[in-house]
Amino acid sequence: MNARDPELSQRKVGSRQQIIEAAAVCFMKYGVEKATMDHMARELGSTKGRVYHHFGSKNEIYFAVYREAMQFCFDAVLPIVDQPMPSDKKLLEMACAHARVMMDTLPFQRSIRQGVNYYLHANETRTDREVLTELITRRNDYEDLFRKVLQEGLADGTLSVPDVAIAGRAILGALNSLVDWYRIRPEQSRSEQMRIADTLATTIVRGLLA
Amino acid sequence: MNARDPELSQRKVGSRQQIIEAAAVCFMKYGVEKATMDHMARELGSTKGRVYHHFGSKNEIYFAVYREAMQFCFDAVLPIVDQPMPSDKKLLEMACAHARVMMDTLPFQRSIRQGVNYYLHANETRTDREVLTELITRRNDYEDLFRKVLQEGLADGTLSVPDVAIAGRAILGALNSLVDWYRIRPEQSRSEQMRIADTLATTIVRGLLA
DNA sequence: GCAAAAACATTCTCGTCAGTATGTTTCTAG
DNA sequence: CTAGAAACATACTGACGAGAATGTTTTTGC
Repeated sequence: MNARDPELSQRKVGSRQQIIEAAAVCFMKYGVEKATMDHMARELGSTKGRVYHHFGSKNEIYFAVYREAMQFCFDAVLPIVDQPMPSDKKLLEMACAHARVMMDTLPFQRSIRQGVNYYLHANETRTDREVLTELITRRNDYEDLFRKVLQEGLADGTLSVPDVAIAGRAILGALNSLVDWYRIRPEQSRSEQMRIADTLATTIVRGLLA
Repeated sequence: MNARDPELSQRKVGSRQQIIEAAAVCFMKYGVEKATMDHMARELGSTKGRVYHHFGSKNEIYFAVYREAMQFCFDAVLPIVDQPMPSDKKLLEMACAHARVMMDTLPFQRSIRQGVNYYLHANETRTDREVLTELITRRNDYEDLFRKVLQEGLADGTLSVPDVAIAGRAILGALNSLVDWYRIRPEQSRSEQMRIADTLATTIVRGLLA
């Protein structure tokens, strides 16, 4: 029966997924470079053989983590983009959503934040370079979502910035900084966590002036 | 004659300084981890022996780069802090100054931005940990300058934020992001460069609303 | 102009880690 | 029940880089 086929691939996909998550945790714990294949195996309660069965190289794992990190972002923000809403309101919603994703998927986001610089220089194989530029393109597409809303805001008069590109960098820079300074605290309730995300987003959009 | 004494130390200090600058460039070019001692030597047109004559380890060099990066920031921003000025105006000035430093000392700032994560985990020797925490403290003191002005602004009514700590993170996150996306373009005039810094600072302080 | 010390160059060692090769177990199809 | 393939484990290798050891030149105090 080929009804078991999906179960097989389910097992396979599940194992892959486990590896990706363990890798993200290790990238966060030890830093992208210092994280070794054995670290990941240990995190899995397993061995390197398992990892190399599913992935050809450390780079390949990193790319998978990157891809998923971006997916988290798109999944959270895209639904908001499509809603009819004044641009200022929409931007704020998007910023909140983005901030929340940063917190919820911290290991992934931390990984890609560290790794980009690393992988930009001296990446050996051609395919690695290609995959990387594809991922960077994807990230750029994501950032364009914010720039587009800024542009809309200029048009409908709800937003006002001297330079859309720079404003986009500013808002994403501030939101992404969460990844650097936010620490998960077990005693912190989820609502408290969300309050931090929302406060950050609001502060950026609103500005600091009285 | 001890009139030559300063010249002697001048030579020594000069050589050290050269090494630090070369290291910063290498950290930026190759990434903090991938940058090797031989890279630095090559950048200097010299050899590893020279580097190890002045520094005990790669860590020690990184710490020197870090220290200097912070010094650049303090030198630019401290003079503004002492000036009598409404807080909103002062904050804007500080933000501009900070942004400009980011651009002017890019290799240094890029180095410390990458390295912090790296050096946080698994730093072997006791002294390394101590130096690192000292540097982090110093960075915190620097960030406090911004938080203090925010606090002042709340008091004198020129600024308005829901949470000073978060607002501080936001503003510095946005400004520091410059290090990630700003690329030095030879054809770009200095005034054009400064315009970018000032636009970024203004956008953050002003906010995005119309 | 001469010790001796500082500044730099060259060579080697030793640990670490990505990747491989090869073994062992666990599924699954017929 | 069994062949064979997929999923993992274990042991090994090869490369690379930090730091030490050792050699050579330059500087400086007397």
